[in-house]
Amino acid sequence: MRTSPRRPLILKRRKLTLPDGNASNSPARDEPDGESKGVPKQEHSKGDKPRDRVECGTQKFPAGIKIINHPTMPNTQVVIIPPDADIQSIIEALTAKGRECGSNGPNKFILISSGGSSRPTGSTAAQQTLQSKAETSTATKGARAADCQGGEKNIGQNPDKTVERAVLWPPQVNSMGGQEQEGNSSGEATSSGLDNSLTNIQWLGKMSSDGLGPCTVKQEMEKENQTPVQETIKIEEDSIAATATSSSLWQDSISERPPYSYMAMIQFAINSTEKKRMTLKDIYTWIEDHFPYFKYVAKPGWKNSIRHNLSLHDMFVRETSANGKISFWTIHPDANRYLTLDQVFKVSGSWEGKQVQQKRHIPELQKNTGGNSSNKTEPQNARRKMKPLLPRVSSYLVPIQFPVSQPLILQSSLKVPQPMAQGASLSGSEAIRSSKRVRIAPKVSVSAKPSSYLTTGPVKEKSHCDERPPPFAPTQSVKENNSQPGEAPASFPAALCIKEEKEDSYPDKWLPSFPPVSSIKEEPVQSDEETGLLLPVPCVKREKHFTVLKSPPRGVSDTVIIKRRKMGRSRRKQHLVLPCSEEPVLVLPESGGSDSFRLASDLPFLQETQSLELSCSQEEGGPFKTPVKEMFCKLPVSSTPSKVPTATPPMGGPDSWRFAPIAKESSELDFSPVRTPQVPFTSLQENLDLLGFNSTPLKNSLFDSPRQLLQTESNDMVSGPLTSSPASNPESTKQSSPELPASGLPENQSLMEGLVLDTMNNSLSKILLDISFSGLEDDILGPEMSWSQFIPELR
DNA sequence: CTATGTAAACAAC
DNA sequence: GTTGTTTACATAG
Repeated sequence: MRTSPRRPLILKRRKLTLPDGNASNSPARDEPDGESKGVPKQEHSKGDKPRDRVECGTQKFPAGIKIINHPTMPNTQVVIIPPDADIQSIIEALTAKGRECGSNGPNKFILISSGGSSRPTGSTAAQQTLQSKAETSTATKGARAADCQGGEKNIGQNPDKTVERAVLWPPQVNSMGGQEQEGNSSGEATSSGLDNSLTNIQWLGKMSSDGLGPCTVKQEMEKENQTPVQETIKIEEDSIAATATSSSLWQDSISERPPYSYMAMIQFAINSTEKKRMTLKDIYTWIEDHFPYFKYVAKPGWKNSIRHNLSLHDMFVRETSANGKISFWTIHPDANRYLTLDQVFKVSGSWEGKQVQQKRHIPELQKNTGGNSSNKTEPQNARRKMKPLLPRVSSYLVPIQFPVSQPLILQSSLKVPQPMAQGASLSGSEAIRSSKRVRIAPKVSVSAKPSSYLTTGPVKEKSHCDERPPPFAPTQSVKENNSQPGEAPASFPAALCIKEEKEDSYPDKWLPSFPPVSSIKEEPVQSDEETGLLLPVPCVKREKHFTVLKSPPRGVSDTVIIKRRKMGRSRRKQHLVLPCSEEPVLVLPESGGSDSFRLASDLPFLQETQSLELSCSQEEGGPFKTPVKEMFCKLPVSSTPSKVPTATPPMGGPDSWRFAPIAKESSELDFSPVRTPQVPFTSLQENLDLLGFNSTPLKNSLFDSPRQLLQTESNDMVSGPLTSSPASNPESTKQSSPELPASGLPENQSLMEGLVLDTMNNSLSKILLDISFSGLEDDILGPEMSWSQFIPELR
């Protein structure tokens, strides 16, 4: 009900989840009863009818067998059988029962072994559906299923038919492959035939393990509403047996909502392409292919959510092809951590999460999935294949130093100086984030990922520093408007804009989220050292402040970037980025002059204070939600004009990160899982030593306020590391140094120090302990992960 | 309060 | 119908 002008009509949309549990009963669910008026959901009605038959169910079967009505599927019952039961006899009994009940009764049964976990292991777990009706061969059905929606959700269509499809479990799961398919092929790949019914499976699994909780039902129901499911799934044992493992994975993947936020998945998708850009449709396809849940189980509304996320988060930048006909979504280089599914997914099929993830997801999952927390319980540990990107536990987050040879460094946040690896990622933001926390980075080789992009110049700036590449990512040039690589580079450092404290002034925070982000990341395996890098940035704030602008991506020549601006309160707004004529101005060209801006921004340190505001001030300045935003802001600035012309200014928003959030966030970290640590920066070499872990959580604890942390860290950074980096860049150094003072950090410094110590003492010790306990490790990293993966030395 | 998810209204195509 | 943007609301933490 809200009166917003815009949407007057809608009274309530909420869907309520119906609690009810029993399948049998509540068919209804119509949501809102309350106001139902508006929403008619169609079909439910049917729900009632069938449900009754329940009665037919349960009785008369061999001992140990439980029969319950399928929560969402009419005429279908779930038969839970003991492992040792004689399936054959049970089938016969069911068949007979079906006949008895006649048309009204259940005509499909899903058999599940009570013994097993949800995953079918071998024959025992087999699930079968029987139909009283004549069934077509499963194979046929399978084919049919495939046909059905061309790959899309099957949903709706045949409602009542009790069509069955046989699903082969392990469909080929393309998803696992990790490759992206671009193309819209939509269909084939996944067409394997799963349907919604998958959902069913899910709950079945739960039931089996849990004992039939009604709970799951809800979910089902909801979905059901939308899409009537009719099919039952049949699994064939054989196939199951053969591919038990994969099947189980597959199953999970389908039935369970991936522990990643839409934002993360979008990033996975986009980063899976070479160009790091994708059309909306391709994003949908990629997600469906890699996360079958969305293809078969999720409501259609997930696509709306994807679009919503793309528009909402500044990190996603829309570029238009030259002709203007095609829109590609890209990730703002500064914000892009280059996270890919591979990083979180284990080859075997298991997911690795090296990273950490956001906690949120988890919750999400829960909800979505079933809403039942109960569900979670069971499977989680054991089975999950997907890992969340970030561990929740704070302790873990804390950076640790490993035995590794390297020393640890505190990072400051700033990305600034740090150059991130050039190559890689850019991620200024990350850097930033990371900066906040101390990290110890392992040094890893820098290999950095190759960012292909980079190309240009931004990096250059770095030239000074060789190593340090530009903090931000030059990597992608994609967007940049400016072209000048050369110069840009110089400026680019500038890129960073900082927002400065002003932020305070600024109302919004930009990215609050970001900051957090920064923190941790660990990297995944690969490359990233970046995290390690850290720059010693001076102050934390700065970090926040400055946003990095990333070099403007220029990217494709043709493409136009569109940016959004945020408006006041909306979560975010966008504006297109124009070529930015306006703003851009400053940025590049001037790098020198602009320095003030940029540099300032870049180097937040000193300058920030001063300059910042300017730039940012933004008018609107709306706060961005996403980290990206910051970037954006900067972008314009630094790089090119493109986007942000004016917008840049707005950047002010940036603040958000800076402060508080940090602390808080830090714990969480970046939410965006995405952020990978990419850090490949070579620049780091110096830093190499460090590891990249960040920790977020601890910090928090350590510091009262995030800010303190930041400051402190930054200070540290400054003092310490900085030097190194600075070396390369005079400017940076300068900045840094000044900054310290400026920032008023003195305190901070002390804080920093304190921090450090704490970290060392407390955090490290904790961490070490954790490591020692494998169990924890699993929790954190996941079964398949090992700290050693991250840290070779541990081995 | 924040981040996320979801649903929807709307505007352009 | 698709794509994008923006509101509004819900919910977990």
